[in-house]
Amino acid sequence: MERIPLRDRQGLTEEEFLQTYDPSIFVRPSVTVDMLIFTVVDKQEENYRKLPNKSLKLLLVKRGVHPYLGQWALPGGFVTHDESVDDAALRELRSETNIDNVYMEQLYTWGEVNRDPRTRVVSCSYMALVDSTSLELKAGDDAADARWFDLTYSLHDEKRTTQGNDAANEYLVKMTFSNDTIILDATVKVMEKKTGKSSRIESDLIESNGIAFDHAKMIQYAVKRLRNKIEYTDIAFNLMPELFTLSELQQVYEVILGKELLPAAFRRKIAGMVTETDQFTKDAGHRPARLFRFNPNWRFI
Amino acid sequence: MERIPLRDRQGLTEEEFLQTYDPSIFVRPSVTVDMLIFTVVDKQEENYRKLPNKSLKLLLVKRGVHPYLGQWALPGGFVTHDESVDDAALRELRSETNIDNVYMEQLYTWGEVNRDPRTRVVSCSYMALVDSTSLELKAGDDAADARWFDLTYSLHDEKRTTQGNDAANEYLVKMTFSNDTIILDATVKVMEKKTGKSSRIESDLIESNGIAFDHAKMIQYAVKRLRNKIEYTDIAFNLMPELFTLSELQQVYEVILGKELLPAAFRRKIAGMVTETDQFTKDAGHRPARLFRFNPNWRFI
DNA sequence: TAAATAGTGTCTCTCAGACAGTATGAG
DNA sequence: CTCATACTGTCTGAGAGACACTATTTA
Repeated sequence: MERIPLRDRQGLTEEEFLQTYDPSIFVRPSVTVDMLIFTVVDKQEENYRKLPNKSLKLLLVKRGVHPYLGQWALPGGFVTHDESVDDAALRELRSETNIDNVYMEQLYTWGEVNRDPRTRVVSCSYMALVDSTSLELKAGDDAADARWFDLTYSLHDEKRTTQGNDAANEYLVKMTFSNDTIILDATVKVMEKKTGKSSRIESDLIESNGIAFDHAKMIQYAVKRLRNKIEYTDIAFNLMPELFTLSELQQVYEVILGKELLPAAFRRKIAGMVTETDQFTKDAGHRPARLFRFNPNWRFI
Repeated sequence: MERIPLRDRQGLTEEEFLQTYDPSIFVRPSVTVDMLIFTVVDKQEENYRKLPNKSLKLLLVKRGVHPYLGQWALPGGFVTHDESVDDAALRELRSETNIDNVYMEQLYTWGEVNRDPRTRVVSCSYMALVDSTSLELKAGDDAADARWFDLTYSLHDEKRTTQGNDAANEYLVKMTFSNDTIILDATVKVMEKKTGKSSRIESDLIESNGIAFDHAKMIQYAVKRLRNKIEYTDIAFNLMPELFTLSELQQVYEVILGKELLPAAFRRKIAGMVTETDQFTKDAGHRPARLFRFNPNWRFI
């Protein structure tokens, strides 16, 4: 793919920028936080009788500076000397969404040497889950160009090999990021290797169209964690409004897990996690559904 | 507890040392790795007929410099400019154990501002699991004073409170660290809070007798992770030699989980993870046990 | 033969998957 | 009445907890 080189506000190309950038002034790595801010929103259906579908959204920011000028990155920034890493993550979260009362969890710290072409950067990634109904207000109109992207995540080419006591499991994760005007995609190869007594999970960036840095790897890691954790914790409720129907809750599980669930089994499974109210949905074009709220007395083992 | 202040090689007390230390030369946090190196070893029984018991061991290093001079810390060190964070962890692991072909996993990154009295330090913790039979050789006779400690971990004062939609769960984790000559202990308070839409797990150091820095918090976190992960992955086999009996395997599970398991259920559960050999233990004073090895074709979901 | 561990058979209970069947409001 | 979704009942099979039972070696 041949491209006309992009120029930043000083009129420099990425190449020129990197030549004038002096990394030697840094003797130790810079520490940044990168935020994976997820929400689930309704996609309106054409038929008034049909329920809206849900889609999983991720917040990305368009880069206005080198490197990766014009590409989309996770919101994030440097950890300053007088704030904790958690606080830096909270600060970034607030600056992008105006909300700070949300679920936030540290995910993984990315410490490869050449992650950032400017200089050595160690990035600590965090996942935040926000309820879109209490959000809507902001995010998407910041000074920086922040936008929500529909996220799809699918596995391909799963391949398992064993040789003696060694085993390896490889697969490709293809992700797409889309909204009204933009479509991006990325492919990450995940390798779970076990050789001798050693055991390791690694991931490689195979392709990244429009996603800056190694952020596609971070996104893959986060979705995997989200998928795992939704099965045995209550994190899904951080994506729900105060009152919700069990069908809505089921849809949130489905869109995160990327598969359909059986209503009867689903209701049994989450029965202890919710409390029923005596309110119902209205004007639905079909039988109204009871509204539930999260049961704070529920506890996972 | 009143103590005579310890002095380092320059003859400075901790207080004097900190006064002469100039943190202003550091504009960004230092990044370190801290290693939690676990193994499981036999504790010999007095009765020849009885099987040896297993105990969970953790490697600690005696600090020879300020701060926390004379206390015990996790092995670790700074991440240099030209190595990845993973590589730094591997380097530390090798320098303490002479082994590098082991299971290693990143755990959590600790980023509070005042973790280290010298200056701002962000520490990335890693867990390594080593098989004691292939170890024995080294570790314990380094230049630095590295020793294995028996680790016990117990929960106390579990307390759950709910107010409206808010819920909190608090408990104390008491840990002891002991070997032939030394006994240390620490207490960590874990708080799982859910207020409004926000949800967070925090831990505080309540008491730390002989464990340096916030390392007791790291240890508590690691044991919790280990306990969780042994239930649904194959990590336990990283603590086993090539050949082992099912009773030995069960003992490793028991010492990590801190509870007894029923043999029949345990054998059913791990049946798919092992392959039987036609070898047996000998001279046991009772019925010989079949030896098994790990089945590399096993996969967890 | 006793002590001690190795290993199996089987009952019960729980829980998830599957699927058929009933319930209900809008138009 | 029909559509579309809400919600329930129940069969099945997998798997964990519990516990009694058999097997095998050495001193």
